[in-house]
Amino acid sequence: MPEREQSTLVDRVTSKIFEMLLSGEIPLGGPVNEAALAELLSVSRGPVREAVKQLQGRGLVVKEPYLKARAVALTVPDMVEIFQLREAVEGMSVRLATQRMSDAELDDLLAAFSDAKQRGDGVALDVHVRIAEGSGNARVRALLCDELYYLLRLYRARSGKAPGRREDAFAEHWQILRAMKARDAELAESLMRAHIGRATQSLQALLATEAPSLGGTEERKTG
Amino acid sequence: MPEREQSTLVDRVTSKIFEMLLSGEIPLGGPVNEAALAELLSVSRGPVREAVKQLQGRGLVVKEPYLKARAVALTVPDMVEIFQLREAVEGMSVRLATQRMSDAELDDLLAAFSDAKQRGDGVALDVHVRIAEGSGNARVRALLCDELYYLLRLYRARSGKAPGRREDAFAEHWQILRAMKARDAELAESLMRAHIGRATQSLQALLATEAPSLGGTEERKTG
DNA sequence: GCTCGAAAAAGTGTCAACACTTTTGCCGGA
DNA sequence: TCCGGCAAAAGTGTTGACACTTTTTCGAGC
Repeated sequence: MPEREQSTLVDRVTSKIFEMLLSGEIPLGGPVNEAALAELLSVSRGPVREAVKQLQGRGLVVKEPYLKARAVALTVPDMVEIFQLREAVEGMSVRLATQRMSDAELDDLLAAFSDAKQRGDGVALDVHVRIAEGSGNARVRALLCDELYYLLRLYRARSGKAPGRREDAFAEHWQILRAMKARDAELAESLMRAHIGRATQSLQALLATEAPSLGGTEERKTG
Repeated sequence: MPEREQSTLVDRVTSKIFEMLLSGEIPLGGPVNEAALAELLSVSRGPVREAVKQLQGRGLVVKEPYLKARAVALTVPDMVEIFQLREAVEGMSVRLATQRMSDAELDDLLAAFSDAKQRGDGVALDVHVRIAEGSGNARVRALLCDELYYLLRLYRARSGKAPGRREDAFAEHWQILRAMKARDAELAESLMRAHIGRATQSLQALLATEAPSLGGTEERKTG
């Protein structure tokens, strides 16, 4: 055990399993075996059990009593549900942030966004994170940052990025930030909901054209 | 433990601890001692540990590594945060339900509401639950029913009910249901948000008049 | 050859003991 | 009397073994 960044074993195990989900080492929809993970990570089954339970709480793992736990399938319909929820919550997030962030905080956010834009950096999620933090509502922030964004990252890591609306997203973010700067909470909320609503629609379009299930979800024997 | 055997011990322990929170046996903001609970419930510490972790996931318990776990404080500002989140999510919930529930389901809901209204029954939450179920969005339903409503029940059980707006709430629910029946999703969402927004405002009014902390949150030795 | 059922295997659920961390309380020194 | 540090106590974190449930496998009967 070289480093002790996170204080407790469970946290490290949780992070490790999440990385395994991101990387595909555990396939989407595939089984999550406590004993195997315990041996792989050289820990007992207890911490693994708690880590899995925690991931279950975050919606990354589903399980029923005595049945094998499985990684979330993350089908396109799942993502549509997540985006509908995001639309509502992020709308409220930006509304509150518009009312509660100080001018200094807003300027800082604007500046960071401009920099990132010029570097061509992929900061989409970071803008959303900072708005959530600026909302002053810990539950909204936790829901977005600690739950939904994990699922988003997982989906993006697995499905070859979102539909490539990279430049559109920049423009939309810029509009939202301007509305915040103008202290127009209604407008900021509308813009945010439209922003996410568009992503939802492209997901639903995908759903119409593509096969219903997303790659790599087969059950796979390890032996 | 008179009734039901839920399949696994952890579930029973979780329910039991939740009841203890509702009843006040564990005071709000008070310590949640694994060993003591284990002995009280005649189980080992393992299941208690997992149950606490689950409640932590639901936001009913907060804990940091190696520090005593504590029941959520549920101050008025906490409830304001929860209501702001509810405003957003229930708005989306009723919007989706208006689009997706069948005529038969809507009629059934209307009828059940009329009956309950005549019985003078306190069915406020039930209406919200059925709308969430009708939204067809499992994540929205889970967030509202499995997380936020638990906190609401806990708050109501502890703070001498919500401000007595019983009749107002009936009228507002009726309006919402009518909008749903008319398939006016925009209107239904607006009404729902206003409905919850009013509750938020009375909470904030409470916050202005009352002492900042809510009764019974003292640390208390059990000996 | 196919089906049904029992035994074995795999995997999850539970337990009691041990290790580590934090807190509490006591004692000596200034 | 007050402060700092050491030691005991309390409480959480971790472990390996055992119990229960589900799934798979294999063989008998049809």
